[in-house]
Amino acid sequence: MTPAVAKLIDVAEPLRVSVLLPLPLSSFYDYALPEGFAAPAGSFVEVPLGDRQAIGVVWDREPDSNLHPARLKAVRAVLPAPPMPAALRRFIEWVAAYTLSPAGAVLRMAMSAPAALEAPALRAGWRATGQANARLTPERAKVLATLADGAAHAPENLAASAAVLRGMARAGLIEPAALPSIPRFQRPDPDHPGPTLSTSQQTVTQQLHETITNCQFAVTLLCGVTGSGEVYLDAVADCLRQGRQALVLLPEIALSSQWLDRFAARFGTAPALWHSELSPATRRDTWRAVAQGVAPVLVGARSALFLPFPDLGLVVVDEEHESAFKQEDGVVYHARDMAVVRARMSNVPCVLVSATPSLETLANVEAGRYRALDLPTRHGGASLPDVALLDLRRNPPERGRFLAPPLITAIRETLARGEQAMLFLNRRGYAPLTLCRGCGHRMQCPNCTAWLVEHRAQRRLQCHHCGHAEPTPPKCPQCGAEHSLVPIGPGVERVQEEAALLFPEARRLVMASDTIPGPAAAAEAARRIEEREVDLVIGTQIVAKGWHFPGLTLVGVVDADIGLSGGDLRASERTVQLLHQVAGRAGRAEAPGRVLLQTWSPEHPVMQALAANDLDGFVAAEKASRAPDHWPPYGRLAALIISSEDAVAAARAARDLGLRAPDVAGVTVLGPAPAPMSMLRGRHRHRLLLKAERGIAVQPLLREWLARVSLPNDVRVQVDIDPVSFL
DNA sequence: AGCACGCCGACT
DNA sequence: GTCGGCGTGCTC
Repeated sequence: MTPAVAKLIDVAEPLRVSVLLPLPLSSFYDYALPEGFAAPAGSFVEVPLGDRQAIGVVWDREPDSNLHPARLKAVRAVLPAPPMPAALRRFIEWVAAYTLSPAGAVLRMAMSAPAALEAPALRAGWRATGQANARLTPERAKVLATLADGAAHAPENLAASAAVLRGMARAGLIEPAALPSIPRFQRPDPDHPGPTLSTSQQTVTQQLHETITNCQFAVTLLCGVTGSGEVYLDAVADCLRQGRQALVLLPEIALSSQWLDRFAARFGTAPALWHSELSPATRRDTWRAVAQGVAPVLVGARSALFLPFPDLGLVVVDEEHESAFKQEDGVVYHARDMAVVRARMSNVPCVLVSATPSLETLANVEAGRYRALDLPTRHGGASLPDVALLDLRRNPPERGRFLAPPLITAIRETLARGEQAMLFLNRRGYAPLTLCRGCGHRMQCPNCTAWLVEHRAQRRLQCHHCGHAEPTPPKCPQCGAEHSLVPIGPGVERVQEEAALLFPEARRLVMASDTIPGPAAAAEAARRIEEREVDLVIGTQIVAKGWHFPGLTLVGVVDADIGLSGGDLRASERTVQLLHQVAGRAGRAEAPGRVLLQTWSPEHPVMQALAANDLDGFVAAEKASRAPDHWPPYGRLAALIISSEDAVAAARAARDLGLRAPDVAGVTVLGPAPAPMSMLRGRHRHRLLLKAERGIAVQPLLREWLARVSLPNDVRVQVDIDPVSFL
């Protein structure tokens, strides 16, 4: 082919664009861009896909020139939405590569409000044309008088019937005009008079201020007792003064009513919210507001990382140690780590906040990658609560009861003083296990390796992993004996029952995810506690969140040892973080707080660290135990979860993968082994764990490994980089 | 992810 | 003889 001919073909060939579709496809599809279409990188486009239409994003990459032009379909439309910012496109690529997910699967998380891409519905109004050569009735004159300002007015403000207005339009007196949309998101005022900061808060605020105004990528760990909120809200204010957008991630936005109150007190208005329970209309409006840069502050759950901020200026992750930031299904990622990447892609500062930072974050501080700012004193001048261990071996509860005598006494005294108390047990329902006294049969989930949990209020047994529920059987399904099924162990419902017997006069409130179904219920529960309509709170981990209950002076932890069993890498770390956070609920105002931890092993390092309030010592010990064998954060982990409805197929696939595991210096592969939860949602599961020394990139190893093994398609392999859960 | 096309059981 | 089960494979 001569250059001249090639040139001719070149000219004849339509312009191609590479489009990423929000499907679990790792490749990009090319489309012809019809003449007259402008579709810069990031544009949302409607394209034909098979026999249907799909919406995708124009990507800034070279189209594949070897695709035959005849197979090329044409872009149907460029949607009237702001193009996806380059920083978000780079972030999507990065997350896909890091998590070994198809780029399209990651894009899908960034396109969770498809309605926002359509042209906004115009609010219809009327405007004067300026012509007056038609008959003027008094009605018409009144309308024209209102429209004399030349602006568009809504029909309901024109004091005339629809028929009159239509007639005027026909006569050429008025014409339809779009009304400006009602702004839904008010601008938080950075200079709104907020609470006064303590001296130490001011010092830290000043240090943070320098980082924010420098406005470059840098990660700061804000480390202090709960209440460091005021300090980072000041960083948000700095970001607002620069006219840029701030993103704040919270682990559980549904439980953050008090956080939102604090935000409103500081800035005079509420922030934009983002979580999975937004109504479709709010979701659409919020997405649009973010994309147009008119939502200056967005507070959201982990999925907010994928919103199209055009001018991001700051990323904050509150309670950065929380495992709720880990997304376990679909694209498996840790929102705290991805938040850091998001900030890096936009070259803006990132602030991680926690009273009990993760070892990962502390290791990054130690390595000099993150800067740490400490808030040494407790907010509001209150002293730290006094944490005491209650040895259950010396002070056993009565048979069939779960509160030890010293705890009962402490609650009684607290209530007698007119103060509030809280009982914490990280277990929903009435009893975690139902057992037949006759034959020993245990009620188990048919789909999962898990006991069914009795929920007595609903007279049901429930699986907390797959949603299976069945009525509590009247007799043992195994041996048929009647009245032989007995509840084993406590859940919050059972503790509430015991509390009702012990403290019948106390007004009690159970807080668990099944009694607090949403933000409204959480706010109402918080209000009732704050306003002293409740004396005794009994709750699961949702009570551990950053609540501020000034009248609460005693916290009793019913079973501090939960979570320490199982031999999980982070069992100790998680327990310390959770119990420290629960302890922080006690004595937040003037009255000193007291915390009693019921434990069967008071000598355990976790209990000792909590009792002595020696978190630094605990962290040092954890580090010493993890570092030598390169466990995270002193090495990298990746888990492969092999699952199938067919038990044999799953086991065989796991074995095949194990046989072809990478053999590389500094890399160990553990397993395959049946997963601790060997059946989940009806799928049989096996695990492999790849452990690599720091500095080894695990993704290429995993890609090669998975490519070496072909698996039957009823077997699924899920890759979990930096796993948090070992189930 | 959809949505087709494919080949084997109980019905108007 | 059809309607329809969901396995497998493709979408520029």
